[in-house]
Amino acid sequence: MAERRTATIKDVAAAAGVGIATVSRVFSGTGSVGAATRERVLAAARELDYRPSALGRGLKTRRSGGIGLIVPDVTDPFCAELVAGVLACARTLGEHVIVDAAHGDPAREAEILDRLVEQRVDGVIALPAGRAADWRAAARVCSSVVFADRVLPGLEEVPSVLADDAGGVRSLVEYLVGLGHRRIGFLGAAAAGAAPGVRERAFRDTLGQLRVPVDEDLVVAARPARDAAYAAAAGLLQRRADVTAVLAAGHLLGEAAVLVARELDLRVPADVSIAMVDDVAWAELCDPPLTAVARPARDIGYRACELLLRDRARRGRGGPVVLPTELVVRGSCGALRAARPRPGVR
Amino acid sequence: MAERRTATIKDVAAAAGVGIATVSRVFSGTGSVGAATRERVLAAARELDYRPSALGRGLKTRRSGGIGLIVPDVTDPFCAELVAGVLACARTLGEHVIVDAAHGDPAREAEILDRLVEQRVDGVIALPAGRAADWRAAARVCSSVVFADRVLPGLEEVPSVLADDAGGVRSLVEYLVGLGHRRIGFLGAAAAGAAPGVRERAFRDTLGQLRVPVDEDLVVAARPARDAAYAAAAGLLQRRADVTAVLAAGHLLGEAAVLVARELDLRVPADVSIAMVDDVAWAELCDPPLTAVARPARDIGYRACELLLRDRARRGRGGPVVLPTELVVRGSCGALRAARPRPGVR
DNA sequence: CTGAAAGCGCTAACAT
DNA sequence: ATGTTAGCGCTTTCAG
Repeated sequence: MAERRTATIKDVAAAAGVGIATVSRVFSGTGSVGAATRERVLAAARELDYRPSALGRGLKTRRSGGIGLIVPDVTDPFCAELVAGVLACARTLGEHVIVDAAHGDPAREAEILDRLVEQRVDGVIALPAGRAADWRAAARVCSSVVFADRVLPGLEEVPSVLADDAGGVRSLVEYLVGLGHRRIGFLGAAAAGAAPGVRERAFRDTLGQLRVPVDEDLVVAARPARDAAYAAAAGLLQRRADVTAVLAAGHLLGEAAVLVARELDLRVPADVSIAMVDDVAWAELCDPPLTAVARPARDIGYRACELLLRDRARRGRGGPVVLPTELVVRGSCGALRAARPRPGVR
Repeated sequence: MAERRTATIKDVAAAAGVGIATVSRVFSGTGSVGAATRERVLAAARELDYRPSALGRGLKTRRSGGIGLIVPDVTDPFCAELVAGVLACARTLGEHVIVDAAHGDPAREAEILDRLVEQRVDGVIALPAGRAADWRAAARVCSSVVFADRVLPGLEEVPSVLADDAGGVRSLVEYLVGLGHRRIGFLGAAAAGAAPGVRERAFRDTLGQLRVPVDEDLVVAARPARDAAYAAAAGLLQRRADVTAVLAAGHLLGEAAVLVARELDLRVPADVSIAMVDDVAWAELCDPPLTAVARPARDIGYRACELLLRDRARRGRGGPVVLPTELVVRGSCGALRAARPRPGVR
């Protein structure tokens, strides 16, 4: 069991008494080899613990056989689900996935992208956070890019797979208004450069269509971080004791709303109704279970990967692929019957 | 802006009027080059959008510059956190990470591992699910392996980073018993091949030390899946109306316990106390917030990566690295005062 | 400090 | 069906 360096195609060829091309044929499936020879090669390979090197092959074929995936944060439930979708698809297509998190930092995103280019990935999927310029530059060098979940303004030419966020928010607003709510607080995300305000816009638009006036004081935006979300929710709920419902445009915001409501001793949904975008696991666990709009994170990832690897041709034509959302009604929203002042009745 | 193939080191050399070795030196930081020449090279490179190819370099250096990470499921909050830790560390060490999910399937795990070897990763980190044999074989070919969060029986020689699960469970049991509980249900994970029963053993042991008899009927095991967990929890709680507390040995089990308790109209903690291992995000969101043992998932990932890449030397000596857990007391466990029958009082 | 040349492990013509 | 050969893009002696 000597410490010898890993066997190469040459070693196998020698051991099997054939040319290296034959070994290559056996392992790459190309061309044809006699059954007997193949067996001999396979045996020799097994004996030597031979593994074809993707580096050698990649150098020749100019493809690494892997793709890159850039998300803001792998611990975010939505992102994680999306990653799972990409992994699932990549697997069926025989590619591996280099994953990295940019944490909303454009510089970091650019670095990661750079690295992926160096690795000669066959393509990259991203939930972009950053500068359009970086992506435009990358698009020139890199094989191909697909955006998932969000797009960058000014980069409409990059193919993308999105959830129907506007539709989701609309259904939420309609539901809430249908329940009788008029003073609905909106907790949105401060433009992290991305998808700036499609949800907020949908909120305003739907309210308008329903002839419910928009109270500017009730729509607030927070950076996508726990503390910021909490601060925003607390600010809203404390400042305006008259809001009867809160629409959180993301699970972090929803979490904040739930926490703040509890802190303020507001009963849900008796005192305030809460609904959010993103049907994450805990929505069903909290009490009462939270009404939410489910966005197909996994499918988004899967489709994005498919688009990147399989439908190269069809790609990018006809605008972004938009996947439907689904309203999941649970117990966190109540009908507004009479006007009741907030003073805690316990 | 013609569609020309990506520039190589040769193109840059030509454009800069130098030898390719010089270009290499500039980009790999090796050797020394005159300031003027360096500038010329850099300029030419910029002009040509040159990116060194990791494939070419890797072939030469026999290192891909990346590591592999195999987890059971990227959407699991614990795994996700661990992945984040690995990414963080890998980043500081300048390596990228190929991530894949084995979903507890040994065959799939073996495939992934195989692929990673082909990619010539500089090492792999895994939450192993599979056959010790596969890993033993891999260890022979692959540069190096570090196990995280769990180990494989019979593979003690593989370095590993673990959480002090036994200690965590012990503190949970002590806490519960201290509260007066005697009939404590234990929801454990059925050996998925991995870490078989350290938690269950800790449960029994601690109970023993505390002179509380272990009721075999109260310790149940479930496969690590939502439905199985739910079934196990439901079975336990329905079969034994006299359990006063449930100790869930994982967040999936904890989730199941919460759901079942609600379904059965059991008040927490009045009718039954619930505590679990893994302090995931929703623990704080459910009502009442769940008491849990926090395991340092992110640190485990970070340390594992460090061990793999940095401490190659020191590695594997002195057994696994064990990181402490922390009991986070919230509101889901109550003191047992008097014996009260379960019949729902509402 | 810099260039020329020899591969790293593999694939793909091109021969045979 | 199988062997020979020429690189893929890069690092690395070895000279100069």
